[in-house]
Amino acid sequence: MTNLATRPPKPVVETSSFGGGGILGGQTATIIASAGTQPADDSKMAATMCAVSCDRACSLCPVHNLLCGGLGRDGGAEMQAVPVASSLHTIPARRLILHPKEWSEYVPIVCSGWAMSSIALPDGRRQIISFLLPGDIVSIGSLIAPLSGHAVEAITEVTYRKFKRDELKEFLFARADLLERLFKLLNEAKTRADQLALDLGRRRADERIARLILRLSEKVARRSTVRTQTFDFPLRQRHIADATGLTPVHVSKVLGELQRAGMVEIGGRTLTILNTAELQRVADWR
Amino acid sequence: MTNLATRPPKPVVETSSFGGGGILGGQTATIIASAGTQPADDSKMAATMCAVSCDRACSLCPVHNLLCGGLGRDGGAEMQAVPVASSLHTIPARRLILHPKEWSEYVPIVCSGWAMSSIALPDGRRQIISFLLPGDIVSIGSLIAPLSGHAVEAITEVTYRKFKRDELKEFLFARADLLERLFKLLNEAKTRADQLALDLGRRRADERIARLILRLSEKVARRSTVRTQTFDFPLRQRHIADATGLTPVHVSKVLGELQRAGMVEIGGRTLTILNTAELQRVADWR
DNA sequence: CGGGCAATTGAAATACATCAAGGCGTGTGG
DNA sequence: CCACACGCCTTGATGTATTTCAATTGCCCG
Repeated sequence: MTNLATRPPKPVVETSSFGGGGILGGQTATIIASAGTQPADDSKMAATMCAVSCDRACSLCPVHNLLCGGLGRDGGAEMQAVPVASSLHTIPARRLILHPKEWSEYVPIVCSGWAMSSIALPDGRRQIISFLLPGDIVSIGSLIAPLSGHAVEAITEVTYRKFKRDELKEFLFARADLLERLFKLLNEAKTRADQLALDLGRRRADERIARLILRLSEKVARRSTVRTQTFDFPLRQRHIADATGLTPVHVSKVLGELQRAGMVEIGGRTLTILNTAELQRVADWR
Repeated sequence: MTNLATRPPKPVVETSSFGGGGILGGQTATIIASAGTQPADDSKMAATMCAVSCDRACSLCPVHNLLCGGLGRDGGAEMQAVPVASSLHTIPARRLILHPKEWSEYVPIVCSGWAMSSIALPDGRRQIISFLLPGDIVSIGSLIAPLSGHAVEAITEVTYRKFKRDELKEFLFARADLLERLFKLLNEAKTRADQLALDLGRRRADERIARLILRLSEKVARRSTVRTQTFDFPLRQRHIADATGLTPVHVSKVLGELQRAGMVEIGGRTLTILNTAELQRVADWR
């Protein structure tokens, strides 16, 4: 039987600016965002690891497409620096990136690590709306409405970049094509939310869990150049439960079945899809 | 025991242009949309009843705010005609307004009646994402992405106005303030979808049903000048089931309890909230 | 070494689904 | 105009998926 009980790697916290006050303070480096000249120039950057994976992710990052590679991108790697100030932050696992009640004037974008966006009820029940991976904007709508009651929490250690809402907004609203892309992004988020509602309302536990695994698998694959059946999987079963509307106990049982049936294997902090076809069948995929 | 078994009024179909081909054909009146000069000038209009309720709804219609009352609205009733051609359609209950596979070049807006927007699985299971009342845009995102797999179906007889996507889009993208309002609308839709996910994933049947009733009550109230505890309620229990992720049978049982407990009464095609406080308590409201 | 979180497992409880039968209102066709 | 079929709602009996409760283990961390 595989072991699900290993914890994520110990986060090596370097700087954390949240919790010490919402306003841009503490040891954070304020820089001008510029698109990396494609992967592979790891060193040179002042920041640590996070910057590296941020760079890697940049080429797939929606913000990269939206901001960095926005206009003059026909020829190839020609990119523009974005005239929007941003600051880089690092936060340990399990800490809040965005408080549900906080009226932040910043729009955070994940650079490395996993985070989640959820809505909670006063009595503790909660629903995870989406998992955030490098390149994901924390609530696209937060550009307009400062907050929608979502709590955004780090799952692993997370580095993220905070853009000032007003500046970013001004920049975006000045360019019609970027604006349309932004609109499209928001619309995709809405579509995913609708699909989530369908899953939660009309699918059984095994379907929901299998679908979550497949969705995450695709999401991870989209950000890496190589397509592999094994990928980083830092979620606790509690996260799966909150994402699928189930109980941790039940998640454990269903996940156990999936593993015993030889479809997936979860070990340490990775997940391997062993039998894609079967898993897709269970998931009623597409 | 109250009677739930009465049917909605027999629809008097006048013109229906869907089903006879997606392209603007049949007996439809193409006109230029202009805002009514506030309620109470019922006659004069060439069209039938539908136009009347459309006029009434106009002052609350998001499109009205978005398009008609868009720019010069400070003084009061001063409004502009919208330079976007549209055509008025009437469709009987239970018919599709938008096919999930259809790549329509029109954006429909409900003028009178109730409709619903849902996603369906091949095996018949389906989830209603939202109910559409007069003034509602059928999928705001449809301005950008032609379709998101939603089926839009008339619940009662419905009249709606079809705007040509390209023209409407061009008009909207030319005005930054309208665009922002549109953005806000889409964001609100996303927020509602998230809330729906929370409800479906984390609330029990009675909560879900009570919440649906309260939400609909507010939605109806928002479009009428007088606030009353009794309102038009053309939904079959099957709709409630598909909106709450339950079975019609179970909806019947829970609804029966709510009625026996004296919280609501459903008779004919109306719903009355008898005990708001209790209903809100069951619904875990706000 | 002790405490706490995560996962597993089994037994019992419960919320909801499924199945089946009956009533009622409405539309339809003879 | 009646008979009948059909859709909708109700109700009870039964089945099942999922939750709740509880006990146990392993692991990480202080």
